[in-house]
Amino acid sequence: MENDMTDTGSRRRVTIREVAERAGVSMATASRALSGNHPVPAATRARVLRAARDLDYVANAHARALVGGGRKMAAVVVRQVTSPFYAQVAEGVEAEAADRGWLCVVGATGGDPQREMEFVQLMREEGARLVILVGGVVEDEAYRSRVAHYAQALDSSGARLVLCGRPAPDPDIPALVVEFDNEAGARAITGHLLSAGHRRIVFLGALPGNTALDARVAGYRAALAEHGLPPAAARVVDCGLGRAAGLRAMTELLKETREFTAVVAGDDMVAAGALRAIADAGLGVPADISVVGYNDIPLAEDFNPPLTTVRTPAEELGRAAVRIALRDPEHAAGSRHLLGTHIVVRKSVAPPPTDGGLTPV
Amino acid sequence: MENDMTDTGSRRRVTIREVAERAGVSMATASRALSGNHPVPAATRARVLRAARDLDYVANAHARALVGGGRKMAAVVVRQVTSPFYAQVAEGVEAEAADRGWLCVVGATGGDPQREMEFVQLMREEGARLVILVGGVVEDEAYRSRVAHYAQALDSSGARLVLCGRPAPDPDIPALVVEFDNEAGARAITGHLLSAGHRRIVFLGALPGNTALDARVAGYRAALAEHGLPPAAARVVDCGLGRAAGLRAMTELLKETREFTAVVAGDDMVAAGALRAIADAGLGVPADISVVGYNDIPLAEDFNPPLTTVRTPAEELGRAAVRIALRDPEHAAGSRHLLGTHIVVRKSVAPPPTDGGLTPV
DNA sequence: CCCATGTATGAAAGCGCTTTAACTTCCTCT
DNA sequence: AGAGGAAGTTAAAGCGCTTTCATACATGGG
Repeated sequence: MENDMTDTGSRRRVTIREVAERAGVSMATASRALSGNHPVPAATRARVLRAARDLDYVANAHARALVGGGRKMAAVVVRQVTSPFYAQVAEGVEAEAADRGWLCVVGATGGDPQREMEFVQLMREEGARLVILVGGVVEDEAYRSRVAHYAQALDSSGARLVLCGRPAPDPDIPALVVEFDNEAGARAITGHLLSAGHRRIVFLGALPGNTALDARVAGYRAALAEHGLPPAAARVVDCGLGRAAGLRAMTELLKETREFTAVVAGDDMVAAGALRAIADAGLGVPADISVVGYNDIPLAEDFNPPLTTVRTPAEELGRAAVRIALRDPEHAAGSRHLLGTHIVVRKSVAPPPTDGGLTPV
Repeated sequence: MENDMTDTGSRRRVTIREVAERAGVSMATASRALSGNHPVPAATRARVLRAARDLDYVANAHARALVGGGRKMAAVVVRQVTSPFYAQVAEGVEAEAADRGWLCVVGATGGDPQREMEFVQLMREEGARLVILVGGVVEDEAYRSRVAHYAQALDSSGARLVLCGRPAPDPDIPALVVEFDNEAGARAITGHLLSAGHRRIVFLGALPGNTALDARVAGYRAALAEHGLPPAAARVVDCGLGRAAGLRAMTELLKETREFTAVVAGDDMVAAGALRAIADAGLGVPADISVVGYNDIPLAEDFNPPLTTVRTPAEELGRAAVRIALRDPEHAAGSRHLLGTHIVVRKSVAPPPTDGGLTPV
């Protein structure tokens, strides 16, 4: 090589023109050999590839995207990356994207619509072809107009919009919805508790307006009804999600009443908080109170006791979002896909205490 | 607007030329008003901004990057996004990047060097200016040459390389190392056990060659020595990381011997597995065996019992990586930064059983 | 033997943007 | 009053690449 002992820190990138020159061909031929967009005789191709390797040529993705009018890039937007559930979804998206040679960027909003909008805007600038918004929301007017805006904006940039676990405000909107069947999942896990003999079951961690949670609450109520309980038997605590919320709400609930023998948590993190609150109150799980969660995060089996919960294959959700959106683009837009879930039985459920409960009515 | 009722799905993006025309200025002026790279009178600026808004103009990041010769983008590469520790680091990087208006892309390698190389290559093409490789490795010849290659390649693309929790094979290599002081952390947590009276402590989850784990093992041995124990008192189980590994190794260890009263786990996930194995063996923590972890993942306090562990502020590690690399680029390259850690005391440590241990010698 | 066909290659246009260099006003200073 | 600037603006160059269009040369059927 000619620059053996010369300045190594040369900042200028090698361009395709230099590769072409070294290979003794035109830029056009070099481009074709390198990108494979057009057949090139094996001998020529080899010469070009050789030159590229010698020069440590690195294609400029921007130039490519600029002329190519886009690029293979997907974006996944979550509340926070450190939430186990979101992390799994993101991993699924990343994996499925990587499988097709796509780049995947993840954005964290911290639940702030402002940052969500900024990120979507950024993705438009970056030319992402797939934007996946993950996580339940409260479906208010602001949300509806936000999503309508995204859908229109992304569509006009030629990008596809996927909503995971959140609703499309309008069936005409060109967004694909992929989510778990929350109602069925909650119905099943509540049924599990009912089958064990529980009759006083509280739902901890509702978030009125949040469609995902609302569906779970609906499933919970449906299960109660199926087992012949009156609507009044339902007890729903609107404390929202997260370990801290579960801890606080459960602590308060226990102070207020003990007329229940089981709790259905809005998700596993709420269950984690509830478990701690119950232990702090000197009660045992499942001896005194049975607890079930939702999502089956990786550490759910390390809770105390191991948590019976609903497994929502989060990584599969991420993969499905990409797969469906890319499979049949035209047909997919505007459709809704429901993914199934199933119960994972561990140690946090037992029949209610035989003495009739903590504080018999 | 003129295209009120017309075809909405127009795929062509609005360009700066159209904005300029509508605002009645040249492209140059429009560009300056939009990007703010050059002062423009307020009145003109307002006119351009107005036009851009009316047209729903979205800048093309590729064109920008192409002419600008790069872009504000950082990449963070981890083994898997779903590991709580890596997720936190990634979140830190994302947050710090977002604070400066940088884009952050995350890549998952699954621990495969091949994929790591592909990803680094991809980042070169994408023009990332900062590549952060996270996570301990075994420092073999392959690793050394890989990193040397990255460093050289990225440097020649004008990008900075940061190694988090893994070594720079050669002090001359233009890579910045940012990591926790593993030795000190392990020494402290082992000291905690020793102070509680334990003398037979096993280290579970070593991974010979992995520099991060090796440092922890070294810290563990150092603590033992400090308390006057002979080198032979050390017992290190090389089972690697992860919950499954911890579960399996602990199960086997318990079958083989019970001549220990405490275990230092390689990380919290190993601790999780160990906890389960001990419970499965009918033993109590901390009554029979004390257990400590490493990293203080968010759910460590929900373990059974809540885990005493070493807090390694993972998000701060991510933030620090970005901050240091960007703060003083020239000076930073080639330097090494150690972040401090501290013990978080919970419920998984007690004095050793007074009956002299499980199986007194 | 010549034209249609196919294959290999190259010159040049142009993707959307930023920036340089040049030009025009309009002041201000001497 | 005219030189010297400052301020505002623009035309045009060019970032690195892909692709169209054109060209050049073989090949083979009529």
